[in-house]
Amino acid sequence: MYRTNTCGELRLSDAGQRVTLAGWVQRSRKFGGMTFIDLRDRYGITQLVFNEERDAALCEQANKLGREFVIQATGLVSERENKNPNLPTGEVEIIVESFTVLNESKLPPFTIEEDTDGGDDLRMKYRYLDLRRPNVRRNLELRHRMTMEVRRYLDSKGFLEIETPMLIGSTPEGARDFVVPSRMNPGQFYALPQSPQTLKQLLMVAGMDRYFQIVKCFRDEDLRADRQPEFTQIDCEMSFVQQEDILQLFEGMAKHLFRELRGVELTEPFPRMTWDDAMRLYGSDKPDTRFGMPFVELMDVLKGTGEFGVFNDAAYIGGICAEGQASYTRKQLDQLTDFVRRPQIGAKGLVYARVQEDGTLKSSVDKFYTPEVLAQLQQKMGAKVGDLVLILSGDDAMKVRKQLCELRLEMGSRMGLRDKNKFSLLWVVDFPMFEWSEEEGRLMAMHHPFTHPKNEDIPLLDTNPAAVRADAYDMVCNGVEVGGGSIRIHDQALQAKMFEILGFTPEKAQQQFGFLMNAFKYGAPPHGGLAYGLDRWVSLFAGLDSIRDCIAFPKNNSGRDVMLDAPGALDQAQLDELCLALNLPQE
RNA sequence: GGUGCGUUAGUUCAGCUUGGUUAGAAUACAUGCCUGUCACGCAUGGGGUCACGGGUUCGAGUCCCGUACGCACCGCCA
Repeated sequence: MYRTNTCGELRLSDAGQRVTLAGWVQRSRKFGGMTFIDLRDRYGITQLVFNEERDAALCEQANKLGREFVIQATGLVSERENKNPNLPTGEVEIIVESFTVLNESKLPPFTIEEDTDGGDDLRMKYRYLDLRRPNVRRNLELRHRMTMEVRRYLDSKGFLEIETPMLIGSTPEGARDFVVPSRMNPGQFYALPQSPQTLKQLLMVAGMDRYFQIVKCFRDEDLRADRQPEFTQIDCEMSFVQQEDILQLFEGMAKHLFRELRGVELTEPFPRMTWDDAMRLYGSDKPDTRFGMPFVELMDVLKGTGEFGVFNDAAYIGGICAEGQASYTRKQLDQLTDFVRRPQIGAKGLVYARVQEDGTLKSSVDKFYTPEVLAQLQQKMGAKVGDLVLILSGDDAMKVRKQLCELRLEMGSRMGLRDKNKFSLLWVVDFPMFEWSEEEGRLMAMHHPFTHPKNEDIPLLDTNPAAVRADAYDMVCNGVEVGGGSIRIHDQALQAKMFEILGFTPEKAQQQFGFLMNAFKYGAPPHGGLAYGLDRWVSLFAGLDSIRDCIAFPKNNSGRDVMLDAPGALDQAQLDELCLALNLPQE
């Protein structure tokens, strides 16, 4: 037996017991004739103590132990002379009688402590050491508890967890696929699923009724702090449901997770905001609603009512009102102007107006407008004494809204309104069915091609497809899309029409999605579903900016696993067996 | 595909603006002292291809160009 107890469980009530612990040497402190060792395992840290006066030979051996040596130590649990209130085990220590080195360790490349001195790159290369650190370990524990609670909740609602294949066929719509060559079918390739979308729909045709799966999905696109090439979804689908049924059930799941894992009671129904309102008021389909500061459209007040050419030529003018920020200095306002003019935001300039103590507006465009117009502006913005109004304008309403969205988030951050411990959830509903792709020169499905149009918009499919809205919805928390889904098409004819609008010939639609349309001929039930992004949920609950630290072995910015040094080249023999020849670009 | 920032001791960073003797700090490590430490303390010591390649210059860690790698973002991500 290697141990009688873990390093996290001994308390004062255990004093007097003889125990054996096993773990890693986190740190040793030599103090005169005494040596203290912090022994660490998954469960915590327990202090071992050696005393020269009691056993000089043992103490000398203990002084040879280095960081991260794995040892097994036997001794008596004793009350400490000086207790450490920072440790759960801080009231006791082990007076060691004997110990064994189970394995030595090289000096680790970074210190394995809560506050490590290691940078991200190094930590990822030695991720197995990084995972020994309690803060990273806690993220994986949280992830475990979350998947357990998801299973508990969905099981209680009658869902079946069903696995779907990882080796499937490539689909043209959406993200790039990762492909896998087939040795037994030379020249042919599987693709890894971007999501089990069509498979779960087939499970509905199969009568499985309520399905879920905690499943890896793969997308061969560029990475971000919140995007990995392989990521995990909580994928769900239900039959005989309408949109509202799904929203309620998964709102329930969100509340369950918040209650069980964060101790937060979300009692109110989540607000439902149409996509149109979200764009109009916040310039985003995932608004951060922890704070207000909605957009106010100012065309009727400022366009053509003064001599300011920029506004007179603009198709869209929008403002936000930052409460109590009229004290912003010229320098701070210049910083904000620089912020919105950064290339990735792309605004031309920023107009600002302060509400002074006497209640009048002092703005950067005063000379162009009469006091009456400025008073109207103040009234329309609802600006009070001490408030700061920030205004952007431009030709393309959607572009200006996105710029204004960045500005609003920046102001929210500056004003401390984006508290990581505050959670604001909502549903964004009624997404457009299609969006225009400049690159492809055609309409593309905004969600995916299996999304059901809103019934009242179906006639528009023939006359004005760009105006069609979908039964599609996203759950948004603190400006992060944490889940999304839709009611699906279950009618073969409607699905065929959808492919037609998306530019598929009937032959191509049959070739790529024939399996689905054929299945729909055999009594497909009405169905719909949703998928939650597990990685984003965990990082949201853990207060992380990046999803990497809630994934055991994540990829870096270039999609590489620096620990495994993957991806890598194949042997010629492997290529030959797969009938593959490389055609690498020159240089 | 693009933009920005970065690369100096095992590690995290300073030094670069204004080129000039032997490149520093903290931490980690080693040795010694210290009998209640727990971010122990004190002293001493070892530790550097200043990412790589080219250029400017009498002289480059420092200025310029390129490459590689890392991070963040835009595009992309149904």
